[in-house]
Amino acid sequence: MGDRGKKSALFEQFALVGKALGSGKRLELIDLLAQGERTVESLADAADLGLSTTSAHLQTLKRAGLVITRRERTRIHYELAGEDVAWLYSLIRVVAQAHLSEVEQARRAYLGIDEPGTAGTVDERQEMTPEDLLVCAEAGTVTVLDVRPRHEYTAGHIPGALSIPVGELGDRLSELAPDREIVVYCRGAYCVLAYEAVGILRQSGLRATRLNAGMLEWRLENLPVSSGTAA
Amino acid sequence: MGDRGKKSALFEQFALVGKALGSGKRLELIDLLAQGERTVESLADAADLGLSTTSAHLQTLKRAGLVITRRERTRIHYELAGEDVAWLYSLIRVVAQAHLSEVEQARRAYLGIDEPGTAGTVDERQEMTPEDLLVCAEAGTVTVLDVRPRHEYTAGHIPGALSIPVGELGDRLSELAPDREIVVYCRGAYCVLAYEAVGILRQSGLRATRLNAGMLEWRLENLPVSSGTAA
DNA sequence: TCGTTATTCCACTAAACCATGGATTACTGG
DNA sequence: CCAGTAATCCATGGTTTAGTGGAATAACGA
Repeated sequence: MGDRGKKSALFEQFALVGKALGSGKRLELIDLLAQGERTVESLADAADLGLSTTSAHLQTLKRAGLVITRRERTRIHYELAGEDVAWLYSLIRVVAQAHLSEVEQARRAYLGIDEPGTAGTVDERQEMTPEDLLVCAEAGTVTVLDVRPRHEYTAGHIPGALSIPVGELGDRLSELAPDREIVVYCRGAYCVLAYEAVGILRQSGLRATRLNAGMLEWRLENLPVSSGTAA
Repeated sequence: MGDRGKKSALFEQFALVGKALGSGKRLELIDLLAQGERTVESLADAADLGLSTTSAHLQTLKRAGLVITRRERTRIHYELAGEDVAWLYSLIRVVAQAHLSEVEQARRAYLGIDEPGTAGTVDERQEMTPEDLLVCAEAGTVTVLDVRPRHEYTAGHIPGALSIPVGELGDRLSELAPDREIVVYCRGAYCVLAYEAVGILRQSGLRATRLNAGMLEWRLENLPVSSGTAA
């Protein structure tokens, strides 16, 4: 094997990581794992995939070194292999957004932005930044609301945030102080949950704003994170 | 199309970028493009690929938004779409290196590190960092040597560096002051050229060190870059 | 207008990949 | 040791991708 062959072998190794990132479904799995570890079945459910398919995708990610596993009783928990993987995932989205106009279209379509006649459409220019939030939280003038599924909240959330998964939000409006501004966040830049939640809250006459970042971005910025069920 | 379909559509867009990075040959092309723009034929030559194949790969990169094209007379010049693409490329290598042990093996095999009995094997612990170099260059105590092909040097190099492509190095040793330390650099962390050059120089009794970074890393650190033929 | 040159497009083959369902393995708890 | 559960492995069929050589374009220069 000459130089050429050795060079190809090296680059083929790098390509293994690229290949792992080259499937929408696998990226969805990474997106979920960025919120915290999960079992295979739970991932299959959340990503709307068959069990065998999910397992196969996870194997691919594992061979690429992007995830690691941990056994607990009968279940196997998958987890991102490190913060660098989250950075990589984040960067791929940034690059796609920057250079592919179709991404912006797909984003708007998915998040329900600018759909004519939809009450509760969100004006993105009015969103709050993490810096703003840290100031407000200091002053205690806002309620911070985490609308992700319970276990993702438990795995890590913004200190002081209240946990109400979107599905339960309609029934639990009474838990929110009606006079306070509510700042809602979810998984990340391309997650629907906060958009949905802001829609519901505004239709109920509450003042709600979306945080311009989700747990993914929050963590990557090294901002403070609490875990466990204590608010 | 429901939410699910829209979500898949969005992630499939992100995956387009991943797919583009999922081929060793395409990564080699990106590696070359990170040194500056090039024509299709020149890329085909350098990457040891057929012309049609190269063109097809470049189309894939273009559809993913990673490269842009510029026409000049009869040639088409390809170029990375932005610095974010170089970052993405760099990060994929960092992640692969961090989590896949096979990468280290392939790297050593390709760069010829630790091969028993090879004279001129490089000790990586003795390499110079960019910070070191900036200090030495200030003091004028070292010769900085760029061993990449001429046109890559022209497209951008470390200020004050001398250009001698590895192929010509054996014949041009006389141009180097024999009493000065020579610091050699090339494309980046996984490029052979500097390793080869250090070997040649040491065998000729000169004091040579490899710079612990190539043009790729140098640029990403926003360190100063000169272009054109003036040294 | 007519070659020339650089690149892309096309048709085709071989290989790799994705999803799926059923069989198999690995561990747990009685 | 046996039953039960969670995950992986395997065989399959349908789709996409990589490489190749030859035809088609597009811009230039006489």
